[in-house]
Amino acid sequence: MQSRTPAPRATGRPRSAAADAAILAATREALVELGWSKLTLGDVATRAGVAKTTLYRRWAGKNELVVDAVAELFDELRLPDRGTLAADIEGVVLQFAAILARPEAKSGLMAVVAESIRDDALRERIRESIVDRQKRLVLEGRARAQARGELPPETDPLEATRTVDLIFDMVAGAVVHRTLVSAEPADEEWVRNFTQVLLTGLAGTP
Amino acid sequence: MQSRTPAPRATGRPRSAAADAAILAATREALVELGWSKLTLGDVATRAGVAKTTLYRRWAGKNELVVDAVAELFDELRLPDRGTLAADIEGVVLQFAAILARPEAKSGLMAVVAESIRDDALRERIRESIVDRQKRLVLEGRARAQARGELPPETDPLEATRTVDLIFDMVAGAVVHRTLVSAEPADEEWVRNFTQVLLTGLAGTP
DNA sequence: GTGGTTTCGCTACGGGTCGTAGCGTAATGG
DNA sequence: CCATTACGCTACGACCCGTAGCGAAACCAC
Repeated sequence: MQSRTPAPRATGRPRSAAADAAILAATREALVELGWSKLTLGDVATRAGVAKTTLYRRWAGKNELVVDAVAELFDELRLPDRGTLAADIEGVVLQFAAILARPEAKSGLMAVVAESIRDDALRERIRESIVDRQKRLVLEGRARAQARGELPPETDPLEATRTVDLIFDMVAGAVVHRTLVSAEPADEEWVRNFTQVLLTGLAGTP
Repeated sequence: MQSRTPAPRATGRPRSAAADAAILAATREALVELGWSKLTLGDVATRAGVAKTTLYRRWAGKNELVVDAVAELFDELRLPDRGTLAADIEGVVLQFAAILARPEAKSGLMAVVAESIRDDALRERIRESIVDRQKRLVLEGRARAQARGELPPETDPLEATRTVDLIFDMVAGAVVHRTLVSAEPADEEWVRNFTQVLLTGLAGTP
């Protein structure tokens, strides 16, 4: 999760792993207290008990630092096996919503995504450390549902990945929009309604 | 669309309406060339041909200015009547995607939404000038579909608004996620697939 | 006209953050 | 012991922020 793994030299003083953890924790703390725009690298360094120069030796800037700090939050996502596709979806969406409800996730995620629009390297970093890592949940849930007979088996493998991408955009997009734009909680009731529309469609049986 | 309508005095020199338009246009221009993070109010003022102080007399800061500059982009959204609910959805989603594909919308929208997380007044401004103004499209499309018999008529009015909010989060969220996070175009093929899932569900008849 | 009021352009300023350079010191391996 | 790298600290120029102060311009009421 470090900023760069610059071919760790066999010689010289090694980088402090504790400093890395302290910096990332301090970054999340600062995100909670100050938010993205008022977060300064000097402040993070002070909170972490390291020098500002140490911070710059490991991360290129604010963007990369916050991506790493936020990415750790999403690693706890799991796909519980609850027996049905609907229950599986509801479970993982509720977890996702719970993470997004945390202020450090809110403040950081949208900001770095916004920055990534004009920074290809940053977008790739976000994709590697956050997005693609969670797309596995969609793949796994889909495979389970197909094994249960709840979803038709995939015919064209290319169309399968396209469908997975579509579902991911729909799920993640809806939860993010609900939480960050509409600014209302994605609670159990909302997730239940969302899951039903996702599975049976707008005209689905109520 | 001005920053504030401070009870326009009957006396004194009136504010230049041309300056407002020039400032908002310059803001969009700067968003395209520089992006959100490198956009400075001094630069916008220079581009618009006004003094920096004039800009500060009308907008409280970068956030409010960009909200107004971006909001104008979404006013051209229309809901065409194409005969079926699916066609109506595809039409309006394609328009929304086209606006979001413009660099000034990309760069600005996500950034101000991110800022709004810790700024209630800013979030309310976004809601008034962007979100709620487009939610009418969902209402209108839903009413049309019910008149056609494509959707069941709403029973509980409270549940009706809840459904509208859910649909709006799903549609807007999916398109935004596709465009800004996945960074891939929401083209006709994607919109077709999205609309089908939205209408008939994941297990829907192909 | 004349006077009162508000906006405008311009300049200047203190304050804060950025990102880097330089230096001496600490920690590792050969 | 020595080479190498990381670390803490200080200092620095550069940039942007947001505001204050000024004289000039534009409008209205009289």
